[in-house]
Amino acid sequence: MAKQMGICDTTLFDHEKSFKALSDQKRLHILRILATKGRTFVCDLGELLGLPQSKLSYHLKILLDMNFISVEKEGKWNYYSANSNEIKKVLSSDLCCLFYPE
Amino acid sequence: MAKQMGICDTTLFDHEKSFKALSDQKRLHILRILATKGRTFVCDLGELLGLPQSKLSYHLKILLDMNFISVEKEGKWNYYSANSNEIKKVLSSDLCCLFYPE
DNA sequence: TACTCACATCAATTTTTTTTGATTTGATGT
DNA sequence: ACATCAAATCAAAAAAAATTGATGTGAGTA
Repeated sequence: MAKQMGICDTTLFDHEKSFKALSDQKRLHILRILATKGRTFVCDLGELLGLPQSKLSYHLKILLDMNFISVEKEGKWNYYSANSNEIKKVLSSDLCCLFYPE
Repeated sequence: MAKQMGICDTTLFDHEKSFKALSDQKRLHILRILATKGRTFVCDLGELLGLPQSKLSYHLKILLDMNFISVEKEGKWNYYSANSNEIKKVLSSDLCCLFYPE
């Protein structure tokens, strides 16, 4: 059931998805931690945020799908980092302070 | 039932709201039309978008609340325009092409 | 093999957002 | 006052997203 859309609307749909990924405090917080601390072990992330495992997984997946973050798997551990390039494509430089407070 | 939040989280909450306002194709389309055409009469907007009155009203309110657009009332007609300053505060310059295609 | 640990995924529920159609408000004209 | 049009608002329904707790998977380890 593809919605009717022209060329422009296709890109609007993509942007809708980007903004949706960003429209949640927990996910913004995740991005900020990753941008600030760099490569981070998932469990550390969970503790910092006070999120249970399955909830964290859910939100990480949303950010992953939009390519705002990436994973590296080492053995049974996962390390996440922010894709600052992708983030910068979307956000104004002013909003960078959101991810690099101080 | 205020959620527990520190100073930083308050601003994250504000940004969550901004991004939420932007995370919808129809609203992005509204912004694009307003940014491209300038001050626009609501009914014209409705026709361009193919949105019924009450749905349009709903989405305009969300953009208004976040200050991405503003209204001027003249008699019984309403004219809307984009607040490009507010938009630029949030979006990267790359994303401006989203609102000024061509 | 069997037992953990780290993590993803799933299904059921709850919460939030959006849509719909009807009603209300407010300005204008008769 | 009454009718009309522009537009906001409301309440109910539908749709989408988030939460929860349980289960599954896959890598290490005993």
